[in-house]
Amino acid sequence: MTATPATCDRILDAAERLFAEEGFHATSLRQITQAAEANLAAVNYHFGSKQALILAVFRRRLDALNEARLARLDQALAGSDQPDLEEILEALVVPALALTHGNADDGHRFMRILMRAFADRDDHLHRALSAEYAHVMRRFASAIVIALPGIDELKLRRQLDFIVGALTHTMAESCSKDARAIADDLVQFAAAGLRSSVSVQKPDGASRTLEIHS
Amino acid sequence: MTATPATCDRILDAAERLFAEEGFHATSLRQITQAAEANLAAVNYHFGSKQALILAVFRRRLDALNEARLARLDQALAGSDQPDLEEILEALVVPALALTHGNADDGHRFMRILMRAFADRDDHLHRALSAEYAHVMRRFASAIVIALPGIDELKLRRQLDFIVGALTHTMAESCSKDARAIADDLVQFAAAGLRSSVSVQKPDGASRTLEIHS
DNA sequence: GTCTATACAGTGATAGAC
DNA sequence: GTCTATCACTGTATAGAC
Repeated sequence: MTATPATCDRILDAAERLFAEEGFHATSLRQITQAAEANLAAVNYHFGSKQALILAVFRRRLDALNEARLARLDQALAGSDQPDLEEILEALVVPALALTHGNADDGHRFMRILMRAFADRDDHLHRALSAEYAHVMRRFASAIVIALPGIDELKLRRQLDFIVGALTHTMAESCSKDARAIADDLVQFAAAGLRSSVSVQKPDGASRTLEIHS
Repeated sequence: MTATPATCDRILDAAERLFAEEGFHATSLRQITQAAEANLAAVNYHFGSKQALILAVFRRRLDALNEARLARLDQALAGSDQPDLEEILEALVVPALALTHGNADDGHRFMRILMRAFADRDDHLHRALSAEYAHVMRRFASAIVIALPGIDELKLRRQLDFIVGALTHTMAESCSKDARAIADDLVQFAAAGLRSSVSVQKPDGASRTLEIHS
């Protein structure tokens, strides 16, 4: 018999869907409990607070993600004393992107959650700001094309996103006060990443440097 | 005569300070207007809404940041047909990190704002989650040390932050559905960045490969 | 234990007087 | 421009029904 899920799970499901559609801050507990056909007080009974409910929604997905990551990491480390760097990085990256950019039903919904949670830093502030300063990024993209002629422009756009993400994350999380050293590291890291895509993917064999990873 | 600033500016200053200390969501308009010695309705009169006030606080700082970036970019592009990639990236990165990790009075306060705004994705959710899954990142750090023996561990920690930032940002912002291509690009980008720090900075000359960027 | 009804203090926003 | 008064709504807490 497939009875309706328990109240606790109905709340989690409704919360996940509404958070993804509207954002955390914009979704009220009354909306959630109404969609879950539960009483308002049930969420505080089962989870303790709205914040704890948000955490529970995340935990349900992140547990699975990190299990998948570690399983793939074990596979990359198994059998060899000298594991492959690319395989290690794939274990970190692929399960995450499959979750957010994949087509599976649950995954797709969770992608929108994560998108809201991490992009929607206070409602639509981030979207408004990045649109407002998009011209700055366009200027940098043009400059990099000059510095690295022949770079694939779609790939460059992605890589600029990588760099901006690394920079933003570092600005937000890093506790170190040593801005100079961090900046040096990030510049070196980003430059190597950008150069690697030029040397690896140029189809006309002018100066292929595939032996770069000897 | 240095009269007290206009109401509009007093609100901006108070909001910036309180947002930085408490976060957006946790700071009420009543706190702000009280600290600014203004009336509650003044914020809606001058800015229209709480969201618009947040945006105004950001714009005041980001305008200066992006001006500094573009000025430095122009400098990097001037005088040569073939600008230096590192100088371009420094123009993007250094002014931002100077603002958030520097010691200037205003900058330090703004650093805390940005930190709250971008890290404090819904109160302390992000802190709780990253603590909960910190062991996963530790496992990956260990794996990378095996794959890249001799890598500096402080630098590796920073670079892992770069990768996580790039990944998070991409999960949140990227609209492309092509998870496989994005993952490939990120893996290649990150691997090149990591390898560059090993080959460039090893002090014992065993296998210096500085000619890697020939 | 699970769930409900209800009450409460505090929020952002707004209309209208001064 | 500024202020007071008020509104609908929020998350949370509690007392009690099943």
